[in-house]
Amino acid sequence: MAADRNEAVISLAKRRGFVYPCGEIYGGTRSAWDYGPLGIELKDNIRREWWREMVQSRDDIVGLDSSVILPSKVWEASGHLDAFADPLVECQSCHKRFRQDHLQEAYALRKGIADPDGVAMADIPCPHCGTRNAWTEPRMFNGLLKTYLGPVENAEGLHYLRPETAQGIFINFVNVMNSARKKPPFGVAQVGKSFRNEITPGNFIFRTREFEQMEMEFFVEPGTDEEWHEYWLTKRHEWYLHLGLSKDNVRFYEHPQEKLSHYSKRTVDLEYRFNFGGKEFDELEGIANRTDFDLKTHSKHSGVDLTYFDQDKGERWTPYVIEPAAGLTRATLAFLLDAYAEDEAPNAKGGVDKRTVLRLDPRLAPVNVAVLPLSRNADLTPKAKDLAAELRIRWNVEFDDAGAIGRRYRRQDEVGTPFCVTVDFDSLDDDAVTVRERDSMRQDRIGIDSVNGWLLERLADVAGKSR
RNA sequence: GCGGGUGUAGUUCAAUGGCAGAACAUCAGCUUCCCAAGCUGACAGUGGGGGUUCGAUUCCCCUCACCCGCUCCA
Repeated sequence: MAADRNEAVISLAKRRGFVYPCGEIYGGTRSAWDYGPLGIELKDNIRREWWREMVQSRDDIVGLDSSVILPSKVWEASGHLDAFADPLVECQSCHKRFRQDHLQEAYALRKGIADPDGVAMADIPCPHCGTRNAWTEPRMFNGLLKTYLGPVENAEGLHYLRPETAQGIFINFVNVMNSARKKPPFGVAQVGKSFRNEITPGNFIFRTREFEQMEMEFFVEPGTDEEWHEYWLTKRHEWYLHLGLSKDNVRFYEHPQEKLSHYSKRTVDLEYRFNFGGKEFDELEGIANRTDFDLKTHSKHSGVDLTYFDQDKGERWTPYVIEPAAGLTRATLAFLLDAYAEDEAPNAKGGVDKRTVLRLDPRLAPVNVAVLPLSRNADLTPKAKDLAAELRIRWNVEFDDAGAIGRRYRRQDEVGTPFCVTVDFDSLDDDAVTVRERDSMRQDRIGIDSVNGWLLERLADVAGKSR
């Protein structure tokens, strides 16, 4: 059932212009997807809601847009050049893959050997099938995407595309703190593309090599970090629920201590019930306590002081960082999946039809309102077009006069348009129109001049209810 | 990257070693049309390359992509 839902949504995504396979006319590119006219609207709405929540509605967080390509030294300092480059070996008998250093460490530990690096691979049996001497030569898998700046492809030109947006924030820590006149606790937020050479991309837009992140680094005084971590866990959880993800489909996942990233003291994920394959939940957002790792390492590598001078205490300290790191593209998928529903709705013949509907929060819906003349007509069409033009000043409007009115309602339901306005023959005389709501299918008759105000009220209702 | 599966109009599915069909969707037209109505018409496909064959969408090889498993972690 869940797999059916996923397939239905992927099919809908392409059919209605949310997401297309990248480079389709040339056979496609592995795990790369393009966002169509409705997809970009949805994604952008999610981005805007995040930015509003994290930046514009607060006085302790500011925004930043740093470069995708940063000096290579940044990635040396951050540890990504080491952490993202793993030597992998494969057992030629059972075709399982392992990290060479993990195998050596485990073996050294069992045998009481002091130096894991000295362990010969030939001595280690495959943990999966027990075969010895079936290892391939180790190959380096570097998770960073390379590119060369300048006309010559040489070592000096070698640069990396960022695997996370966070580092752009850390290296601008002092710039932002001084120019925005902020002091801890304060945060810096950034939305943008990141790139990882994933070994196993896939699951539609869930894991792609090029993806979009919404990250915020919140700088706090050491000792208050655990409290702030809890604060952001709650905050971020609520955000998803307020924007419509159903409570049952979102959960927390605490990372076991031994599996934490190289920079993290504690990480808790927000997971969504994506239902890929046999796995129910997958990561939506990671909320990490990065400690003072990043500022300290950049300070050490650059030689620049990245501490904060605390006037009250008369001392310098390096802030701890709480990082809610969300995947924008993942959120887009989660909201799509969660909104998808198949209803039963009455049809014109007195029977019941299946209705496909995206119950997207009106703030996220790609189209705010559809304007529909009851039929194509020399009088109705211009009147409806005028109304559409007027509403476009504030709203994202779709005008549709093709086909029967019921069909057009269903078309809008399928892409999550929350409101439809129908201009009919009576409108020509009384200047009133029918407004129709997606979820309730309720219809009301209101004056054509009050449509804009009516929409504002409905949106305010939604925003109010979710707070 | 490795193993398994899949690949036919926009979508969901048929069929065949000998002219590739349907439904839905889309577009145009008719219809004073309020929840996928009807009628008429149109657009549109065997992922790409090579081989076997008189002839390949069908059989074989390669490649590309998707799905499912392995290390990932937004």
